[in-house]
Amino acid sequence: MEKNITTSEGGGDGQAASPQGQAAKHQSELDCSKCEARHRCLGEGLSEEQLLGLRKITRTLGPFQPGEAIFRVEGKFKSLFVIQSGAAKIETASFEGAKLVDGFFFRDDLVGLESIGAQQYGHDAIALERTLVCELPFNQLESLCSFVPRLQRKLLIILGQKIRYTNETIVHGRYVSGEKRLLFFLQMLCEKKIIKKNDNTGSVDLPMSKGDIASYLGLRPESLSRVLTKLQSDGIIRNHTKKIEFLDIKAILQQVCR
Amino acid sequence: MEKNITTSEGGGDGQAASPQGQAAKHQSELDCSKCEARHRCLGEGLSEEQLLGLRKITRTLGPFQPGEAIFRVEGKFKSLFVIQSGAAKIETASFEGAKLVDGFFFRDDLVGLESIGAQQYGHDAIALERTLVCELPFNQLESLCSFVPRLQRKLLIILGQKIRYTNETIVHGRYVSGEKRLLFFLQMLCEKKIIKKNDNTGSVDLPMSKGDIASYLGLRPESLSRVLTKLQSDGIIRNHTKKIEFLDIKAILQQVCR
DNA sequence: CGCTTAATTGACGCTTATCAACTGTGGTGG
DNA sequence: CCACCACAGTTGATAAGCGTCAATTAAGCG
Repeated sequence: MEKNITTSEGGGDGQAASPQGQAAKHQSELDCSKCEARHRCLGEGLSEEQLLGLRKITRTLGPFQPGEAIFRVEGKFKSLFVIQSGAAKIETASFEGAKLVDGFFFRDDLVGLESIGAQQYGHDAIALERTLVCELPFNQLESLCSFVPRLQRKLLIILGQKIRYTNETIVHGRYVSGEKRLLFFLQMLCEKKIIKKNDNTGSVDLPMSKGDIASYLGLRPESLSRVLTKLQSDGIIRNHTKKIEFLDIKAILQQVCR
Repeated sequence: MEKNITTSEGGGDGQAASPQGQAAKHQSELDCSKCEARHRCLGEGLSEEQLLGLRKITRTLGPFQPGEAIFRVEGKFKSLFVIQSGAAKIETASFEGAKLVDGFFFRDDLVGLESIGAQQYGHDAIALERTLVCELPFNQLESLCSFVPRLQRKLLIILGQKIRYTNETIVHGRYVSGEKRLLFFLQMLCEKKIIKKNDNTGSVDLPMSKGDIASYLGLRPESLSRVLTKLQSDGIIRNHTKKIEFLDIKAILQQVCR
């Protein structure tokens, strides 16, 4: 009604594109029809025809290299981004100027929801590894939502889930020890990232630094390090630079739930 | 498309209504056309005709007395509620069984956003004073959003704002002292509640208990009490049971911003 | 007017931050 | 290929902030 939702040429963005001009380089590699995320991302439950409408407004961007920005805090808010492959974080400067990590995003996750209704993005979105994203221009997505009730519902559900997740982890996390916050985080990582598990053991490759994890959990790097050391001496995990081994997954799940 | 948005008889809720059966008692008192919140709540920017559509799906509930539940954590998620007058809080039981206050709501605020996409409400919503609310059945609201793009946009914006507000207060609040968290909270109260201010002084009547404030700020009641005592001895506030006087509003604003 | 609960105050201890030193790691250039 | 550097990560010592426990005072309610 307010907007047409025809083309995907997008008209002059110039901020979300990779600095090296690599935007859409892998277009064919990951269009919606082949994307294995199409049943989990916004397109879940849509008919083929409706998926086509969604595909028309999207385009693939990337690959973004580790440390490269998908968008920056100064940029005008225009689009949401689905992580097709790879991982990203969002971070802001605190009052004192230190960088605070406000979220991690993995395959199928939507980045940019935090800025809906704002003029500008409120965070830097930084790729943590080689990352491909699917850009969803927000105005066009809104228009499409008006025509496709399932899509509107899905977007609202995702927003509600995000609010709940923050509440359960960060808000309620204020009342639990750093150790349990970490265990909760590791549990989440296990669900998100494919973890090679043999029997009761496994491991996760960490795309982010320990410092990022500490910031996200509301801890100092030193404190997180101490927690990791303790869990290792307890025989629950084995701590590496870019990887954490789980020696007793059941123990982790038990610790978290009480 | 999926639902009709005609009547407002709502078909058997039986959970949100006041126990005393006082639902809609003040219907005439606060229908949308007279409601002074109609330009600030979801109806902002809507034409008279569109407002009529919104009014058709809503009804006023209450008054809820202090301590009375607008909805409870077991209840099936069906509706959002706009606070027409009064105030409310949402709270959950933590792991240990203690009640945690996750939010306060004042005039024009939407309660229930936290449960969008869930089967059941995730909180108890409790009135803090004599409170009237406007019920928005969510399915009907969704349908209406499909027909009224401005309404869809408004709902999305409100969700985005809620995410940002939580991030700025709770998430970033983990890195600041209890004293500053309180000052930030008082500043917010000043903006929400009408504060009688003479020159550089003023006061807020607190609809919630000190214990509720402490919980919301992530503090123990004892710790909050100490902060209040300190601020009083610093000459910034005067602390009463149900009221806080501001002796130096500028000092509060200054303290918060660094 | 007595009861129940909220709020305050004090003493003490624990979790985590802070400061500092050291170690490991990855990247760069000779 | 190795030496060097920059920085992430770890470890230790210390302290600040807040939680916990206990006792007291104040406030709301029948």
